[in-house]
Amino acid sequence: MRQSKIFSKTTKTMPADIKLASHKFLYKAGFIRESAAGRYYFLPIGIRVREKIAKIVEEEMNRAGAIKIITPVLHPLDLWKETNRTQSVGFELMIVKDRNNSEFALGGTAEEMMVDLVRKFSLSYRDLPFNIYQFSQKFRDEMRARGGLLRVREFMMKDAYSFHADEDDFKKEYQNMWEAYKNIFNRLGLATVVVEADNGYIGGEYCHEFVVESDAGESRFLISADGAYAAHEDVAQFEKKCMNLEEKLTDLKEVDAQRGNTMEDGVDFHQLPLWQQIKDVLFVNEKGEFILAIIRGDFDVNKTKLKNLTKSVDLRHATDEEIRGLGSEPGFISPVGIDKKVIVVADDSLRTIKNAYGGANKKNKDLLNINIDRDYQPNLEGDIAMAQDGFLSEGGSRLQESKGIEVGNIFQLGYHYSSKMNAKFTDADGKEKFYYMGCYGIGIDRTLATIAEKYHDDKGIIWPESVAPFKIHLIGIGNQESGAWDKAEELYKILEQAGMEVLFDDRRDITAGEKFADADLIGCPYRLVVSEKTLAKNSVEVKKRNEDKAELVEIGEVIKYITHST
RNA sequence: CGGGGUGUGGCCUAGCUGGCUUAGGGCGUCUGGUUUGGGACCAGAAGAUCCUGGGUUCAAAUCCCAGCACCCCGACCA
Repeated sequence: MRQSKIFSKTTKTMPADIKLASHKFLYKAGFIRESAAGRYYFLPIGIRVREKIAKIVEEEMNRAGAIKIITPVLHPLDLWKETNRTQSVGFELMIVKDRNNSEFALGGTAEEMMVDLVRKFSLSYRDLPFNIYQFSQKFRDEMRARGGLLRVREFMMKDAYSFHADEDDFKKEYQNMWEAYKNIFNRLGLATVVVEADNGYIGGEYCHEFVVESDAGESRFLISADGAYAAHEDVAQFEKKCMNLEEKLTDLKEVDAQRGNTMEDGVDFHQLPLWQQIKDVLFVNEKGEFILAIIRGDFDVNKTKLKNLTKSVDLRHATDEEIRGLGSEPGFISPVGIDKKVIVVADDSLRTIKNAYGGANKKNKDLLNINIDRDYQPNLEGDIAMAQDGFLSEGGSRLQESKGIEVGNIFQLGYHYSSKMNAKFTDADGKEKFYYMGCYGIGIDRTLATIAEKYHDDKGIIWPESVAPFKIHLIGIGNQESGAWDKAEELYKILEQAGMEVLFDDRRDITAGEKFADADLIGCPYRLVVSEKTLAKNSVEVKKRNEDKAELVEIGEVIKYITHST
């Protein structure tokens, strides 16, 4: 392709609010332009990269046995009502009406559509399993778009949905997709960490995220030093050591406590360890019920775990007024003697301590020697603790906190959708059963940005060859008399005929420096320069984008040289 | 949605204690010329509802109100 004919151009300046390297270079090099917040145009070189990524994903999905289809962008809203997701999805559904006033959701994920499609057929166990997938533009009215292509409101996603007769069969596919994803990201040049994560609004019981470590990412996860365990902070588990279980239970005692409202104030006042204090956090769920989360003082409450344990859709912190309304006091909340309508949820860490201390539901009064079962009885008990950097994993290895970009994930859905949508197949025993399902997504645009985030220097992007917009950036410099133009034209034709993807900078009124700067910015793997200098030796300068050295290669040998060095 | 901030040619911005603005500069664009190994130079030109609407005033880019858009921080995700 001729650079003089390409629509879009590089720029030296950029909007002041661009922060991330990927965003900056994708903008400056002319891969993308923003339309409205979180909605992007893909320009000629941008769409080339996106299509290459999509092609790799498609090849690997096909190789894994999945089958490509396409669903409409507009999803009948009734389907979303069947699964009760018109309210509960994490992103705002965008709804449009047609001329008959029928409502449709702009597709943000396609579980309902796929299940609806499948239930239109009378399938039996003989037809199972299968995995159907699509590439489509997804619409999510995110509360806040950010980071260029990292978090947008409209994006290309590959989403796959598998249907099985039972859980065992599903597990094979889950593993199969896991492997396929590993292959995909390897081919894209991305090293991924597979972390356990929360299913969120998608539903189901477990899932794994494929995360590329990066400071630009929004996913916080913990990984054990031995690499055996990796989990998103929402679900990460860790070892809660027993602290003082050998102690004898002593009598509950109320004491005056002229202290501030923080945990540290409690430690300072009583001169007791932080871990022996009980941390009390009062939440309100979507039904207006009060949920008191209690946990060992040296741990924090994990809202996601709490949500899952209490089966809440939404949790918010209670206000000071609400706390007082329950007859308690901010900073002095206690499970002991709390209003009966409060659901008390205890972290299992409270089983690792005895004779704990904490508030007494009265201002400046504390309780000493609080013991579970004896002094208070939680309504629910389980793991609601947030793992932190430095904690030990269950295997005894130290956990490290890390940040990354979630480029894909795989979900167990189980019967979540099939049961709600009454989607059944006929099993070998002649009985109708619900499909057991899984789903698997990859954000193509986010993956593109992630590659740019990982592969760049201070001059521009350094695309891995598998996704580069062009393999070769051919540059002609010099004046007409030098003969460089003619030679560059000639070489361009030769390379194209050899089937190479070439971006030919044929612009004649641009200085050499600008062409080099553009080549670095766009980031094709090979840069070829034809100039008076190289012509004197009947050769071409070849430089790899990821190396500093340039070599002179005889013109006749160029194709061989590039093919061999790949 | 809560908190904070910003809106001036395509981009970066000056002006913002009201009048000196016919809104200034740099980048980019166009024309002519000189240049061609790291965003070159000279000369000229075009390009602006100063976010929108209302108000205050003799006078508003500038002050006030409302709306909209965008950005940053939080809750959400591919």
